[in-house]
Amino acid sequence: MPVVTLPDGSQREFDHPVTVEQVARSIGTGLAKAAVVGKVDGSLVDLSHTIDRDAEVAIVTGKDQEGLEVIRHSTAHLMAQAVKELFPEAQVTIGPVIEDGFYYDFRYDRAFTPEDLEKIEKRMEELAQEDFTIERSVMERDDAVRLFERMGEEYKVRIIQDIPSNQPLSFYKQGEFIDLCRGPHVPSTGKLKAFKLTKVAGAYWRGDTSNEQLQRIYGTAWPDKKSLKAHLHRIEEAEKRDHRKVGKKLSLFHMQDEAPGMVFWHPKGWAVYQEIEQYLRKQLNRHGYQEIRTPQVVSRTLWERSGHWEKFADDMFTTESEKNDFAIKPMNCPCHVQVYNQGLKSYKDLPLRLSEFGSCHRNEASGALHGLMRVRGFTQDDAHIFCEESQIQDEVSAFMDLLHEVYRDFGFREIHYKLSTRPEKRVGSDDSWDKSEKALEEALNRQGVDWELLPGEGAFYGPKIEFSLKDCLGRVWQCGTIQVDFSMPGRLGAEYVPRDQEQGRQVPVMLHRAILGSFERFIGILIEEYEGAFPLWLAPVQVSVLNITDNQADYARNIATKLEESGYRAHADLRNEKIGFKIREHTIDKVPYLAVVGDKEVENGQVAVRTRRGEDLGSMTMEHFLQLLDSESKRKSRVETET
RNA sequence: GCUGGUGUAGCUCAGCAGGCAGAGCAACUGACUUGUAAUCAGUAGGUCGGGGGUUCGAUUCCCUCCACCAGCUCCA
Repeated sequence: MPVVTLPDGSQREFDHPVTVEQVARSIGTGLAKAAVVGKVDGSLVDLSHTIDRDAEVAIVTGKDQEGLEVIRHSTAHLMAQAVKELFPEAQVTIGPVIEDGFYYDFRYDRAFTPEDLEKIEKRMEELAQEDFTIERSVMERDDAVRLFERMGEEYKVRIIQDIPSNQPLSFYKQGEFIDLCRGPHVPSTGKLKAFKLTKVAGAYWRGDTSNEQLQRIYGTAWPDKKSLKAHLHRIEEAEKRDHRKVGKKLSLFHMQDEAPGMVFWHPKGWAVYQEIEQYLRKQLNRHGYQEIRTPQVVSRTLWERSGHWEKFADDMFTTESEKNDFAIKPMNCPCHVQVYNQGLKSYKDLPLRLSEFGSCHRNEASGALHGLMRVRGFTQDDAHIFCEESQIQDEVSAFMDLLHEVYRDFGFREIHYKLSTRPEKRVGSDDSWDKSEKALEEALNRQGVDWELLPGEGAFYGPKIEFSLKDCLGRVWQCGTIQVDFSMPGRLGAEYVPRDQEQGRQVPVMLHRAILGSFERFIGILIEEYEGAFPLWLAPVQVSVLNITDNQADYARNIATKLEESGYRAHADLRNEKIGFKIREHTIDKVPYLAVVGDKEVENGQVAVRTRRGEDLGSMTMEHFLQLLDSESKRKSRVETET
């Protein structure tokens, strides 16, 4: 006789085994209606799951994250059912839940068109209306293989064969459609009320380019129509922040056919770029880095020695001169080792931190290019730290402190941390890998941040930490990184004299590190983060001075000059236009401050200040205005949390 | 690179079952000298992404190349 304990601690006793659904009904019909699945002793189960002994039970609805994911998963099945009905030749493969939705991969002899998606979505709505019961069953492996072979579902057969034989196989059936699935699922298709198919694209079977390409249909699903609408609206709003759109509107940069993946920076975009570069240069110098500059075009022989030629030859731009091959540098590290190699180094020189705003070119696959986020020509805020193995830990920690300081100045709060460890193909001893992986892990833990482990994803020469930021649509882009490298210094002949001379010359460890990653990508992220409304310290034009009539032209010019002399990017708009017109234009241009001057201001020696947010700060003296600007620009973009 | 989509004026976008290419904004000219998000009037602007083909005739149909967009793969 099961006693059911609910999340609030209350208990219900039943005199016979009950299903989760019956438990929900015993609590209330509203809850039973909203129920999606149940949670019994911590694991998610179908509502039809029978409870025959004491258990902790929670009813999960679409409002819970877990319930929402079940809805999305069930919607993926609904889509597969619709596809199989409309296109019986299509084969089903996998259909997982992803952030905000789901996808399902199909094998079909022709591409699905946008019109097909409409048809599929319509059929899904009909199938949901029919409210098919979704039934779970368990099958023996061999029976399952036979069943799916008979249905011609080759991919499902392969999937089943890859599941360890000791695991039970569960299946879900709705109408004529049956799919291998761990579950759980909503009890019937009628529970699926709000979904939309969003896009179709190719995707390789098992993510491997040497396999055939399947067709992936993406969709989103929500507990109700209102949430779906809100989600679609959010996306629409987010798309307005797209750095490619904003960059064009504000004339920050452009790109064109003749130079795919390369940026033409306009005066305004370059002003932002320069502000960032100069800010970073100051930070690096303060933290013990020495800036250098190395060549763009470097002989193939160096890339062969560094190991890059073998691995990345196709991805480098090459050129030739007097029968010698050269590569336009895809990275700065081999050149930095050359600088290190000049003059004999001692342990007293370590750690040696060499930084460079290094311009690099990589011939990225055409399909990978994406505005400023993924380009072929970019500049890294690169630096290499040469140190002894015992110094790795401290250097990594110091780097992370610096990185956090910089990210805070740009106002970033949400950083994704990933630790990538040794891949199968690698160089260096297991002992070194142990030590450096440990050092990175320890540094992450010292910072007290959540991080994700990516086993086997490290570079061939060492483990790495990646620091990623999100764009307006939630796509995650790697910006900062720190990588331990115990291969390249040795390959390129770097060495130092240790304290204990008996040991002979030693090879230093090299740490590759970047905070922004590439200026291009980072600025792309910034544009989307601020929606083009750069904080005062970064804004391309910080103050626009607007005169009301020609009478105040000289005064306005003087104000602009004064601002420039105080270190601000100011511009006087003296056009013969109505003040409302000028305010509108400069507000749309997202200029932080507008200084309006009419006869009154000239008379009192003041400026009337208005912000781009439409606040009227009233008339004030220049001294006052400059004070206001100074305190705001000094604050940068930091979000003050502690008071 | 792969799958699908897109490419028309400086920008945003109409149009075309094949028959001289359109709007709004911007630009230019003139008038207006203006007080916190658009003053009025006029003028000019396009090898319809490049190349090839079908056709009496192609921006429209077909082929091909390029670029961009979404996703996949890749990312030293």
